[in-house]
Amino acid sequence: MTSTARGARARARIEVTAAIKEEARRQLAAEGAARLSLRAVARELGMVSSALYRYFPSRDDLLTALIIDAYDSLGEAAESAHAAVAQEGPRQRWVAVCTAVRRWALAHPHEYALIYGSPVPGYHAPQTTVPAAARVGLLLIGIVRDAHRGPGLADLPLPADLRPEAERLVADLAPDLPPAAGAALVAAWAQLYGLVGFELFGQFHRVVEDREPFFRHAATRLADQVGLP
Amino acid sequence: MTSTARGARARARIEVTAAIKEEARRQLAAEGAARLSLRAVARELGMVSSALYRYFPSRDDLLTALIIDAYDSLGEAAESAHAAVAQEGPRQRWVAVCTAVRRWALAHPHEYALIYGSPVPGYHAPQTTVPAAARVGLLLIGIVRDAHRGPGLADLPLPADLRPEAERLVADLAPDLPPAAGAALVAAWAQLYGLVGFELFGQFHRVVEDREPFFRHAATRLADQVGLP
DNA sequence: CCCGCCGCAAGAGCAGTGCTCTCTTTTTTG
DNA sequence: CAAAAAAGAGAGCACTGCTCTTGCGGCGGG
Repeated sequence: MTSTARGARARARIEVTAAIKEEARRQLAAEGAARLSLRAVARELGMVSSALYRYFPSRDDLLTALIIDAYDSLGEAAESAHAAVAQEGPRQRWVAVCTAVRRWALAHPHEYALIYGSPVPGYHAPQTTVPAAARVGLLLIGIVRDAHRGPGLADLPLPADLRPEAERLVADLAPDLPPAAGAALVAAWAQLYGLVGFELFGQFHRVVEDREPFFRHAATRLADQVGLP
Repeated sequence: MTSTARGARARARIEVTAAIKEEARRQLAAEGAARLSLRAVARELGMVSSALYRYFPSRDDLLTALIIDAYDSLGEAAESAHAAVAQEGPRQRWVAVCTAVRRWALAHPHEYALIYGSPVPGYHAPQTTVPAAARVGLLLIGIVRDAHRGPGLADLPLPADLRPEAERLVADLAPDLPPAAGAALVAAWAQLYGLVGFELFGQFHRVVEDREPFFRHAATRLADQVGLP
C-alpha cells in the first residue's frame, strides 16, 4: 500500500518528507530544539508553513522523527565502533562503546540534548522511539553477557532489599545474567550518560580540562563496576 | 546603598521583585522552563508585561535568578541532610547527601531540569551562578577529605596519562587529597547526576521499578569508587 | 514647603511563533 | 471520464519576547 511509490505523488511525498527532516535537522544542529521553528523550515524550503502540516501534524511529531533519527545515529555509531573491536576482550569493547557514545555526543550536542537532556516539557515520547532508543543498551548488555559466558566475571555485591528488583530486571533484560550484574549494568548505563552530559553541558568547565583521558578512565572503572574481566 | 529599604519605593521594589520570582517559580514548577512566560507572570500579578521589564531586563535574567534559587534550594537540602548525619561515618554521610539530591530532584523536577538538564540553547549561565552551584560539590569534597584524614581510605588506581590532569584538579579543588581520589570524586559527582537524571527523565521507565533501593545501592557503590571506608 | 525629576506603570506596536480554516489546483482512482 | 483524495496557498487567531512613547505619582534638593 504505502510502499514503493505507487505514483509520482507518493514518491514526491517521500522526498518532501525527507527534505523537511533534513532542513529541520540542520536547524536543530545549528540552534537547538527550542529554536527549531516550523515556519523557518518551511520558509527555507520555499513552501508556506501550513503546507508543512500535511507532512507532520505538529511540531512535536517533527521532533519525534528527529529523536528517532538521533537514537538511530547514536546507535549506529556505537555499533560500528563495537564491530571494530569485536575480537577484543570485554573491557576493550565496553570502553570502545562508551567512547563512541561520548564522541557522538560531542559531535552532535543538540541531538544528544534532545534525547538525553531534559525532555521538552509537555512532550512525552511515544512508544515509537523505544526500539531505536534501546540500541546502545542492547550493545552493553551483549558485552556483559558475553563476558559472563567466559571466565573472570567478578562477583558483585547485591543488598537483600534490591534482590527482588534485580531479579525482575534481569528476567526482562537478560535472563542469563546474575541479578547483581544486571543491576550494576543499568546503574553503569545511567552513569555513563551522567559523565557525557556533564562534559557536554559545561559542568566540567574549569574543573576538568583534559577530558579524553578522564573519560577513558571513568569508563574503565564503569567496566570494573559491572564486573568485566 | 542598595541595602535595607531607604524608602518605601525601594521596599516596594524588593517586594515586587520577590512576587515576580515567586509567581515565576510557580509556573516553572507547574509547566517547566520552556512554558514560563513573562506575559503570563505579569498577567497573574495584575500588571502589564512591559512593567515587568523594569525588574528583569529579559526572560533570561529571570531564568538566571530562578537557577540561582534552585541551586541554593538544592544545596540547602543537601546540607541539612548532611548535618543530620554529621556524626556518622563517611559512607553514611556520602549516601545521605546523594539521597538528598535525589529526593530534591524528585520533588522539584522542573527546577532540576533547569539546572542539570540540557541548558536552554542560546543561554549561557553567567558567573553569578557559580557559588550557588558549587554547594553540593563542596559537601562531597568535604566528606572525602574528612575520610582521607581518618583511616581506611582505599587506594585508587590512576592511569599515567590522567596523572597531570588529576594533579591539577586536586590543586584547585582540595590540595590535601590524593590525585586519584580527586579524579574519582569528580567522576562520581557526574555519575550521581546521571543516575538522578535517568530516573527523573523517564529513562528507567519499565526498566527499574523499585527505584529507592536501586539508587541507594548505586550511591553506595559510588562511595566505594571514591575510596570511602 | 514645593517643584522638578526620576522610577514606575500603561499601552500600543513589531516581529515572530504554532496551528486552523478555507479555497484552489493537481493527481489518483473507481 | 468524473468523483474523490491529496497537496499547496493564504488569511487569520492567539500567543510569545521585547521596545518605545506617554503619562502619573512619590521622593529628594533647594
